[in-house]
Amino acid sequence: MTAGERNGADESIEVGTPSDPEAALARLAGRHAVGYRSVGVMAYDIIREAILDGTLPPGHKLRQETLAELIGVSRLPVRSALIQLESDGLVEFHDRRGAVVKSLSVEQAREVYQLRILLETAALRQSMADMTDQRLARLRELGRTADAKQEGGDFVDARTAFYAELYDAARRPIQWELIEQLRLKVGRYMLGWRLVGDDTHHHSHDELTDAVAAGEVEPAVQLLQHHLEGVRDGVLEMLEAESLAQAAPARRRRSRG
Amino acid sequence: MTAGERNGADESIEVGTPSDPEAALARLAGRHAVGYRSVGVMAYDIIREAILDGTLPPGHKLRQETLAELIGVSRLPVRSALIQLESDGLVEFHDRRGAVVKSLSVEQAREVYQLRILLETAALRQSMADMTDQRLARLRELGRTADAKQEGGDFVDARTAFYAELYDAARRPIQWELIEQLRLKVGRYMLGWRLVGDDTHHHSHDELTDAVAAGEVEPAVQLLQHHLEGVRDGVLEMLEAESLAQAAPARRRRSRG
DNA sequence: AGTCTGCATCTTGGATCCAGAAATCACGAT
DNA sequence: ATCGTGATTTCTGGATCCAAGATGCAGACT
Repeated sequence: MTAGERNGADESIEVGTPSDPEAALARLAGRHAVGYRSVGVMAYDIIREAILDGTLPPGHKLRQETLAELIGVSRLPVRSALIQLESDGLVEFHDRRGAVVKSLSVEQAREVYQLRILLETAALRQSMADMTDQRLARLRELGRTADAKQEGGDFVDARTAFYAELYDAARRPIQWELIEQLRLKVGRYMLGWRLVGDDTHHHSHDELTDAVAAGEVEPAVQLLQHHLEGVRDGVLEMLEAESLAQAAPARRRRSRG
Repeated sequence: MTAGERNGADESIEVGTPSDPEAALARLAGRHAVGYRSVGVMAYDIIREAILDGTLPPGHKLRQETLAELIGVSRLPVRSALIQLESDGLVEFHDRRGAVVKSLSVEQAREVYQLRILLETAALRQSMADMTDQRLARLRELGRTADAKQEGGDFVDARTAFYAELYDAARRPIQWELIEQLRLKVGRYMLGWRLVGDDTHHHSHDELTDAVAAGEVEPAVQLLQHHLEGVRDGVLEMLEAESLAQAAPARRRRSRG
């Protein structure tokens, strides 16, 4: 109860930074303020979401004090959250120097997609061997939702729900856990993917559902693989552009004009 | 056979201390006592090792206070360690009631080995496509060491080093990370595996190295897969025996969901 | 006599406080 | 003027303290 009351009402703490991650984070904190059993997991959810939706960009330094103030809790649950996020591979601890948002290198992204293709095509094969009408129906619904939402906060969530059903996550919890870990690593770049990707993917989930419904294993696997490769290429493009952008602006503060 | 001395019957049914896990833990704590930068990671290492070598059996209740005293630190780094271990899948938190050592079900073990076969055969294929003489030499050495050590505390470590080299872990860090996660889940049961496994595996690492050196991909993959399946069967046997032992003296005590 | 409810105790989870280390800034020397 | 060195300041990591929730037992009521 005490935790939910600080809704971060005045986010005017440090207004002035260009992207204002603090204001956005305070807004996130407000949305998550109520209905949590422990503030530790609340802090975890807030920071996690902030990283995944780009509010806290890769490389951003995560000061415990600031985060604690913005979320409205003590530094301790923030530390817990950061430790969890480190295990998730989203943040990185520097020995006595605090934590930063982990950024993904091009090689890492390539490896992630290689692994996703390996794990997800295997999951699809296994899942299709055991398909039921009920799951197909749910799949259609979820696929339609996923295809419809091409942007927004629940963009990733819709896809996650679709693939969870597609891979029959309930029957292979560990495999799904691994897949989710991998998706988490690239989730932050998925938002930008649509911007550079063309429109050929707009109905991919529906097409995939068709192949699954028809029981055609190899075509379905091919569809999935091509889809993942397409997303991968988009993410890679974005990453390369980002790394170029980071290399260029070596602006000194004291540079004379 | 130091590892398998307990007959497994009275092991960890309740909080009852079969052979004083506290004393063993204190010994572990002594070994780890010096040379750590932060006590949080020390606590993590100690508890992790205690779980993996069976000192803290599955189902064991982990009281923060006790652990803190045994390790010789405050409860806070213990909490940090437990949070990390939860992310590793080794312990499980029950909302306001503390943490317990997670136990592995037969289904979970089966899934773990299914995934290990998938990921590790893929890693082997990729690694063999890029083999060098230096790595082969290191591999021979590590394989010999692994085959030699059939017991003891560094039993698992020797194998880990061998497979890290075999899969060229340095070039595929994420894939190796996933493999390590999976190996971690079954590591606690690997110690007992040798007891039920026959002696046909005694030179498996050396044989595997031979196939790798010869550049014969499919035979090497087959060797690896068979090896993993053999270990899997041993672990499954052990798990089934253990679950039977647990089923018999059913001390029901308000089990929770 | 059995069961439900209320109280006491234990244990986790959170906050505040303290110490150690690292980065920064200022001052001095070259 | 620039670089190196030392002091200050800031921030992380740890310990102790406090509150909230859950469990278990005991007593009372049906």
